Amino acid sequence: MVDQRDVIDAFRSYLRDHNLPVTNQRIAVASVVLLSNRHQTADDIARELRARGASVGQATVYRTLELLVGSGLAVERDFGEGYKRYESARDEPHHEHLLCTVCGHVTEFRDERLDRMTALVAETHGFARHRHRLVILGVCRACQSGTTRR
Amino acid sequence: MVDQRDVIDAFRSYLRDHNLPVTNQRIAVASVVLLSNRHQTADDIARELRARGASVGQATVYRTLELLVGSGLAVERDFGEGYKRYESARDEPHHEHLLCTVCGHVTEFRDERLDRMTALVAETHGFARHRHRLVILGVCRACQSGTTRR
DNA sequence: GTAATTGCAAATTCTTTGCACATAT
DNA sequence: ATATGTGCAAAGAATTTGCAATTAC
Repeated sequence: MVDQRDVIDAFRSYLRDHNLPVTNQRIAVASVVLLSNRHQTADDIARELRARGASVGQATVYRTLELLVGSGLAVERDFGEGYKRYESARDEPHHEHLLCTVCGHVTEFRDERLDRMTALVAETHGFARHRHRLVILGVCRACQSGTTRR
Repeated sequence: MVDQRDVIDAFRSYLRDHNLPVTNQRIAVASVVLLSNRHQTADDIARELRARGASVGQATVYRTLELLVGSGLAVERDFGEGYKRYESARDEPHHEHLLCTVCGHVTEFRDERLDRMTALVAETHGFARHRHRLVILGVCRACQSGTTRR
């Protein structure tokens, strides 16, 4: 699915390079976030860890997520749902998201025109652009056909 | 600036049509939101009302914002800042936003290509598109030149 | 007059933080 | 050994809600 334990090792290296202890909790959280292609909430992650029998306190989940984002191995997303989601960075370039308003499923897509377009618009308005965010809200195929997942 | 009291009257009509009392608080909140072209937070609105000597409880501010959004006269925005913003709908069509990450200033722009592009992408992924949201994050002209406003 | 609103304070939801105990190096 | 992490519970921030007092119609 994803390039196996490599990402976890990358996190281990990151921790060592920053003189931060490699704890079981950190590796457990990293595994859930980095070895998945889903866009999970802090709660999703805590629940998944509990299901795996490796419960981690939610404070630790949040603190580890901060490290993962800081390392560049994970990315934080805010789709305006009232909470944040986290996804593995997977060396992938910037991409946009389709969010199903029924089941919460997220699909990704990439469109280079957006990069150019937003850069141009920003310039027109005198803005120094950092980045942009596009979310398309709708109903996914599964939910349209009644086969709601999740 | 905006088409004067008309919008407020429209809100009065909305309230009457729904058998909802036209209270001073509701009109006060509506005035702050509808007669401005800014993207204000609930707190901005409460503060502005206090400054005008017409303090309104924050619960009432939130409850009135819900009515304003429900009436279609105001629009709710979530730029991922951790709180929501509200702007007057002003009969304007869908538009996108540039958000200054330094001062929080918001500028609007419209680009029809986005409508087509997002519709096409959604279709490609089997999504029934409702709407989309694009935010360009950067630093506005004023903040770049050190003339930070707000 | 009566039903609906208002404002306060308490409750909620997501996230962060303080601190005694536990753990990695 | 010792600095750092962990978990719990309390604290925060934005928003919502219950309820007695108040107001619109």
